[in-house]
Amino acid sequence: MDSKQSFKQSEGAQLPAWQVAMMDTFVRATSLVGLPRSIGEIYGCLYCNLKPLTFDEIQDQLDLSRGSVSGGLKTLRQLGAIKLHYVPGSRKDHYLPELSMERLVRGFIKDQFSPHLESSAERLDSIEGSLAEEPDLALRQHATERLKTLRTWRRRAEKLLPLVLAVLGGTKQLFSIKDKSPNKVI
Amino acid sequence: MDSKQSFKQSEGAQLPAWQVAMMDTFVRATSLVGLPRSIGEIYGCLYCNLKPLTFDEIQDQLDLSRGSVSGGLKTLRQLGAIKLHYVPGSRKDHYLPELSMERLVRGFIKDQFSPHLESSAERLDSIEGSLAEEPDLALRQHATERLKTLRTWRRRAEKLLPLVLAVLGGTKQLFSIKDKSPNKVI
DNA sequence: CATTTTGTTCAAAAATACTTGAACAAAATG
DNA sequence: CATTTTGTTCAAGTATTTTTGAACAAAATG
Repeated sequence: MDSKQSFKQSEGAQLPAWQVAMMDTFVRATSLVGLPRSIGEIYGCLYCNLKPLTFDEIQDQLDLSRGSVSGGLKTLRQLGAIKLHYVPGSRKDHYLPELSMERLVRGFIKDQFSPHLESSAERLDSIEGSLAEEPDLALRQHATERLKTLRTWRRRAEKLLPLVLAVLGGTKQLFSIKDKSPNKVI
Repeated sequence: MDSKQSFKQSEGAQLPAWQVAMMDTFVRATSLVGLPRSIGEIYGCLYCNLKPLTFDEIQDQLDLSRGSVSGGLKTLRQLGAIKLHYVPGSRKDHYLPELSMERLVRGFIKDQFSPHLESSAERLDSIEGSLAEEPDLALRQHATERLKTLRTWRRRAEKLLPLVLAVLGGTKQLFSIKDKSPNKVI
């Protein structure tokens, strides 16, 4: 599924080895979560540089088309993974990487995960409706049971999100496990 | 085996609406995590049926090639998402879906996630090496800082896994937040 | 053994996803 | 205004992933 040659060094930019390797890290991460490599390259590029970069500087360092850079920056803005940085005296947009892991993950979840979770609740309800038309009683009961399980899974996934954000946010908190809580279970 | 030649097998089983919708749920889930739709279809098919299914029954219900069914079952076994179920008197393999969310997620993480996490540790170390060759002092210091951040992120992701499993496992436990722990932070 | 059953493998085809680049729009510049 | 700068859009091209199906292997059957 993944890991081909990660970053193709073209004749143009001649990036230092450490930057290539660091960008490779991001390319792997982005493909792991289903985003195109160009996105990882662009974010990685910003991550490695000391100063905010412009559209052109990014296109120059990586060897991407204008279209890919434009689309990539758009997606990264959408995800909240990069920030516009105003530079006096320049018309160009300058970009900085978002460095808070919590915000990065929050943006990703909000954009790529939560919508699915929400729509799935509706779809499960709709399944309940069509279930009534199943003539075979045993099968209908079985399916009802399975539907219940699906709802439990969905609820657990929902519960998970704030926890993930807390851990990845690196808050000054730790989680501890409370044993045998008498409360309603997740 | 009863073969109705007059019946084109590709026209296939008219599945009830609820089963189609339920399988759709799994297809969405699998593509969300980067697995092909055939995998979601196969698992979903097993999930909906009352009894364990054979290779042929799966191929018949879904409209997949033998190759896809074979490959899909292989991957699902590999992930621990399905179980072989012995049926006396039958030569065929019979499959049941794994119904524990914890085991499903554990299999996925172990197979698709942990390997990346482990290899990334090595790659970060290797970056540290090539970093020494950066002549620009300010840039080298900056990169060193960023590398440190990457290591923190990696460590957090690692910490996350057991937590995820605990929540998705539906253990009879709840997590509580301990404020301002004096301990070393994640 | 020859044959049938059961399932796998893998090269090629089909389907998807990604990237490119030229045409376009909008705003600043002179 | 006409021109340049800056960036976006989208149809077409390229690359990657998934599916197919025919050839193959292994084990049971008769």
